[in-house]
Amino acid sequence: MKEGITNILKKSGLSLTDSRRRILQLFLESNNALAHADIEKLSSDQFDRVTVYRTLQTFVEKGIIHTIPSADNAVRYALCQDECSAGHHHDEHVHFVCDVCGATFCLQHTAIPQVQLPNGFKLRQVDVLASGKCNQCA
Amino acid sequence: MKEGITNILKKSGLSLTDSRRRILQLFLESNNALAHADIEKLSSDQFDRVTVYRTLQTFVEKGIIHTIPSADNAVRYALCQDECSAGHHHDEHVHFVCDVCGATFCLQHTAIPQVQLPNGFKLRQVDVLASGKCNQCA
DNA sequence: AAATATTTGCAACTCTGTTGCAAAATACTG
DNA sequence: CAGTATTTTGCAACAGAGTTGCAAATATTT
Repeated sequence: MKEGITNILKKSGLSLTDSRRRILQLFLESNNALAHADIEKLSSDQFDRVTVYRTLQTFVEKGIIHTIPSADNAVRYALCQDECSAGHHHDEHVHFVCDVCGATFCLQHTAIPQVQLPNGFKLRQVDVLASGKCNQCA
Repeated sequence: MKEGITNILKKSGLSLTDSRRRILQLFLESNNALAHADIEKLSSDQFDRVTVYRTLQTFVEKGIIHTIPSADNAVRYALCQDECSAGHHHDEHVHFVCDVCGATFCLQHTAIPQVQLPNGFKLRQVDVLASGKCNQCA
């Protein structure tokens, strides 16, 4: 796992720092999306708020993680798939938010449905945000 | 139009106040979604920030407007369709955000596609968030 | 190992949204 | 339509999220 972390950071041309290693590790260990607050808690306030913000920003820019649109206006982040690269995200999978526990999952194997737009509109991206109860809470 | 505004407020059991009339009017006049900041600007800071927040909250509770999930973490509001009522929203249409001008539209006549969830997940709601260029900006 | 470049932590700030409370506006009652 | 009860507003103060500038610390390069 340690190798994986270092590899990912190097591949993106990022220098290896404690905070980047730790925060990336948290994403690799977690099977659902993380919000800024989760990361601060999980790293036991080991890093400054600002550092966490900047690290997340950097990861998004480099295509390591992506933000998940949400109905409750809380930004969550999740690991990108392999096809993502700096400045080029390809995360058109379905996101699922559990109403009970709040956990957010990327449903990789759920197809994004076709969307038909009115005349004159040009489609770039479709995000699907499903909510309900997850398999733990149902 | 004045009648319409009064009617909507009365139908929802709300008392008729200047701010509610004005803010509801802004929604009726606008053909796209409005964020809190838009409303403050459009009403030329006629009302206190707090009043705008509370009015929007009230409108959402009463089923007059609904919030639109967004990728950029800015809450936007739009008028609900007739089928909505207090505590019971039915706004499962496609929302479209223009990358250029930021305008957000409710695409009423675009069907919400089916989403297939993994075993054990229970679906309650599906939001579809499309982005690209609107007919003005394309 | 020294020099250079990058990243971190701190302080201070902005922006968004919330809460308690007194004053003002609205609705209700006779 | 005047008087009372209820609701809503505006203010002040606060809490939280996110950003920026800058000096100190850490990582990378040679």
